[in-house]
Amino acid sequence: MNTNQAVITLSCLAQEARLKIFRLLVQTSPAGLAAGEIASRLDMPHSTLSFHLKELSHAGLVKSEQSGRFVYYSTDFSTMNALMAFLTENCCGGEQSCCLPEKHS
Amino acid sequence: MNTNQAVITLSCLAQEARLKIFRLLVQTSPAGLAAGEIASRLDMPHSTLSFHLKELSHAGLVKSEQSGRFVYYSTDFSTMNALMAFLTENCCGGEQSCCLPEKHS
DNA sequence: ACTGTATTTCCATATTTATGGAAATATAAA
DNA sequence: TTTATATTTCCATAAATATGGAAATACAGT
Repeated sequence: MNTNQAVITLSCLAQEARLKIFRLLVQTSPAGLAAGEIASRLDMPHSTLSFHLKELSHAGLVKSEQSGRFVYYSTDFSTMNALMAFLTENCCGGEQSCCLPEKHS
Repeated sequence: MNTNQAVITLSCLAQEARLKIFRLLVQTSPAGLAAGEIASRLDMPHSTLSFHLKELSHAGLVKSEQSGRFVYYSTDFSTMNALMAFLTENCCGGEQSCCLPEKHS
């Protein structure tokens, strides 16, 4: 992951429709959902959904697999994990303590 | 964190200049840097930097503290951590295994 | 008060991007 | 081949956002 890739990945998620699609796929992973199922769950026109799925695929955030007439989409976690690592890289000069989430008891 | 907040936070980071500023502050946290030091390290005009710092502050990604004529900026990790949690919320239906980064030996 | 340094605001221009209906394409079943 | 269902592409319109020089503001030291 480098700056340009990270900007592409973040831009892709920084959009209400795409963020909802991504989170829905995160929650239904690793199985994924067919495009039409995503459209009906999110009440989104097919053309709009298709546009956003293409963006998400291009950014490497989701992957697709055709099965008959259906195209199943699911999360590609490697990109998401690489992004998170990039954002906190060399946190606190490598000390890695100030940037960790606080533990909840 | 909700969808709208996440979109604001992600939009803020999805910009080359702001991403560089944020990462620089991550790496120099928790001390932070004065605005002018950020500008010179990233070779960025002051007006441009100021615009982006305002965006980052508004999104809660950085915090600032005035000290004499200097304004020190540093990362606000709570927002970053909330964003990461939101993105992987209910991952894999709560199973939380498919979405973790792979361990490196 | 005056000078020097630090930071922010103003502003006009240029660029990028989301939307959804209709048509096109792809696959499966009758 | 005909019909039905799934998904994608096309396209014109509308909206949001980054840039950086010049001026304004804020603060400290003399």
